[in-house]
Amino acid sequence: MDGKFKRVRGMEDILPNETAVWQRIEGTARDVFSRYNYAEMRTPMVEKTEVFSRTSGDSSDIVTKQMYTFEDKGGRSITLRPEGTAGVVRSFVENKLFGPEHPKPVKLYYMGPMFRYERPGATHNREFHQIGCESIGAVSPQIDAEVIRLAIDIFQGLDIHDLRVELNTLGDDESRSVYRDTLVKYFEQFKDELSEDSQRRLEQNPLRILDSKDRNDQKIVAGAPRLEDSLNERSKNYFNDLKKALDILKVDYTVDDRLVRGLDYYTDTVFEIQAKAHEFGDDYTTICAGGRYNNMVQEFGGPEMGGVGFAFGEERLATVVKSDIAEDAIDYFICTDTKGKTDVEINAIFDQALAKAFELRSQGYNVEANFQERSMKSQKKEAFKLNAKNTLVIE
RNA sequence: GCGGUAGUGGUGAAGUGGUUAACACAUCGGUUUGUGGUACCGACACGCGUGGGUUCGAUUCCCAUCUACCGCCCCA
Repeated sequence: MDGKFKRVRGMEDILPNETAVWQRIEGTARDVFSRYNYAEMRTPMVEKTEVFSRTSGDSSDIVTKQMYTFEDKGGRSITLRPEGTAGVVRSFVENKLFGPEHPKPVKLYYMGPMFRYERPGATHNREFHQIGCESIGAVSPQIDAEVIRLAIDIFQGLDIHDLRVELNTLGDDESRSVYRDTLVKYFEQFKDELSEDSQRRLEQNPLRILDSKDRNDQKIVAGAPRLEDSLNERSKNYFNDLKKALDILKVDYTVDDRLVRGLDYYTDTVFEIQAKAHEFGDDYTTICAGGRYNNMVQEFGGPEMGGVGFAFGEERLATVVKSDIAEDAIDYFICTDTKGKTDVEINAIFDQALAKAFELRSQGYNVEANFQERSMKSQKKEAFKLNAKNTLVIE
């Protein structure tokens, strides 16, 4: 193939032999969402750039280097959505779903392509697919717990059982602000020892230093003050109530007080769900992440309303999930024996096959017919390969 | 964005500065088989990612570019 027609870098074709797995993932998710009374929302794949830069935080990696941003013909800066939450919340506000006629929380789910301009690799593509949900308009630990349980239900529905929930709280605005100051004070003592990235984070988002993968940073992080100690009463109570709610839902979790997530919009609850699988090197790998965001609705110009949600990537899941659709056995394979026939005769035979296939299909059968001049041998071979229950020969 | 490795047919791959680019699988055709997975025979890259350059001549050398994979980074 001429190279100039090859697919765009970081974009992938999902081929027919792969889609069964995708359909299973999406179907299972829809089932579980509807059991929790979530409704699907579809928002554009493209938003004004500010929709993402405002909410994700100007210092987040998504905004600083991963946004897939263009200028359209009108000179507007638009961005292919890097994640689902911002668009959903934008739509929630724009369409006034915060209005009193909508029971709170408004529970929405979405699935579809997301884009991040990164170097593609086995585990990253510029276009990838996420499924996620948002519960917007109410704040309570029970809701957070339910959202986490919902995610687990989806994964278990996909026969992924070796799961681990990592949980943390970032506290409310007050707690975070206190912690931020404490953290800055602490890290400033080691400013020169910190990695370049972390020195930058110190200015912009000190919380993320806790996430640093740099070895030396981690040593410094080990001695850092704990977020827990900066939490005010309200935040502590919220977190404790969340843990109790998770117990009720039989969700096992471990608290990881270094879990801060890459997006700036989270408040209170943050979590990751990890799964262990052979395909992941028999190690726990994060397959789902989410948390609570109590300021975003307001940032989009809506009322003061909190939300909570999660998202998971379909690609990563698809490496673990098996298709549960049995090999599609077809009911009839119609062979056409054209050997030694004239063109006119062959055309008549094909017409007969066409009519027969039509007839059988209208009776509800799944049928394949051959309209090419091929040997009977290769046609029967194909019928066998397709697992045809019946084979007809028209001659 | 940085570093490393690689790019030959539908697939897996061998290979060379110079007549017909090995082999295997798949596919197609044929013979065989009580006409369906067996065996055998045959066909199948006008081309060696793309664009330049060196050369009498390049798939093989050089440069650029694109793409893939690994590591960093980040995450889904």
